[in-house]
Amino acid sequence: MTRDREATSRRILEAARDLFAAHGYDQVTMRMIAAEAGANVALVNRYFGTKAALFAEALATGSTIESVIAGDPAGLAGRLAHRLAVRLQSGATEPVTRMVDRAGTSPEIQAILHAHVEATIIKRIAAQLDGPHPEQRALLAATMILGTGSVRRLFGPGVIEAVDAEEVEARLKAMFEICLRP
Amino acid sequence: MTRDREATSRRILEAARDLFAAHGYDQVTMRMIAAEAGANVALVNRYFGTKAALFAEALATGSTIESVIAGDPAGLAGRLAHRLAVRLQSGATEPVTRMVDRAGTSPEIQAILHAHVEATIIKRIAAQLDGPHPEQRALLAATMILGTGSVRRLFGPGVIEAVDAEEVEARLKAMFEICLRP
DNA sequence: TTGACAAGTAAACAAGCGTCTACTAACTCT
DNA sequence: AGAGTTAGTAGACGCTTGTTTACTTGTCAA
Repeated sequence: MTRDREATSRRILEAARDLFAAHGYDQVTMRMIAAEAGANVALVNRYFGTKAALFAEALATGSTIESVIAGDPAGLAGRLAHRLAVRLQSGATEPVTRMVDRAGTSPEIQAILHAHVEATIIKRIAAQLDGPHPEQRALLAATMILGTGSVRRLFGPGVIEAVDAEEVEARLKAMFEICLRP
Repeated sequence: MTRDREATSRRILEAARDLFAAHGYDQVTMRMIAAEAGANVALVNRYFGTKAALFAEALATGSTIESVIAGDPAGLAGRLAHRLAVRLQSGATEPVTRMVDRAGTSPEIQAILHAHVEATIIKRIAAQLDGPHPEQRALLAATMILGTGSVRRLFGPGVIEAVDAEEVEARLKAMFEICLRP
């Protein structure tokens, strides 16, 4: 066994991210994470402190939703709509996004999640908007983003597979335009 | 102590509903429920079987969202928008609705939740709609309803208190009209 | 009044959890 | 080559969980 702290801690972080995304915070144990990473349980605590801290670090891994938000403000509604339509259809979704949906209900986790959503979604969308109360409108957009996650979690991927995906995307786009416009 | 099975089991059910709504499925223990109901822990299992079964029964207690959906289909978007706007402002929310938001991530609970949302939200909204794919449009409405729950859970009640609540309600109404119309 | 049934109780069960401590073994530097 | 640092390990600790078992107590019919 080669000894490489950096590689090991990275494997732990990735294992944590994937498992939290797949099964939710409460369902994942430290021992599961260690096993998935091929590491010892004690190392998880040694490198990341507590389970909640590990969750927070995994959340900070970075999400591609940020790149969807960035870009031409005029096309923001369309990009978000496309992203959500894909999420409702496709089985493969980005880990960090799923972590948010399946996060637990403990106060500590809620606080971590709150900060993450505020920083990566609300603030960044609000920064793209003109007119009064940009954060209020960004909050409505977040409602749709988080709602899509809930629906996907409950109904499973491919829930709109059988029906017209393009129509859904068009509706989502119109809804985003309403909630984002000044 | 008067011995009354019916009253005791009702107290347990109400305690479970309120605690699940307040803290989420995973954070609530059987002992907490028993204490809140002023009953013995063993009775909770005796009367309701398992924790998950108790959760399911508490969920079936009935929600006022059903009465919001029922009524004149023409005013459905407005009624839903009003309901959600109130939910984003007010501290007091109906227990069953909060149970849905704060439910756990275990497969068993997900299945219970899936059935509940499908029966009380999707089906009932779809029944009000004309045109093709009513369930697809009901699913988009459910996205907003569930999304509001997530936002409220993360950001706390009163998140839009400081800003213009009427404007938010108007936006929500327009968004619902788009996702519900044929 | 007594006996039987049901409501309620106390205590333990077995399992699982996150976390920590004491130890081993590999790598590095002089 | 040997000492010191550090990655990695094994195992236990203490606690909490949902659930069950064995027991006690109140209630009501005969």
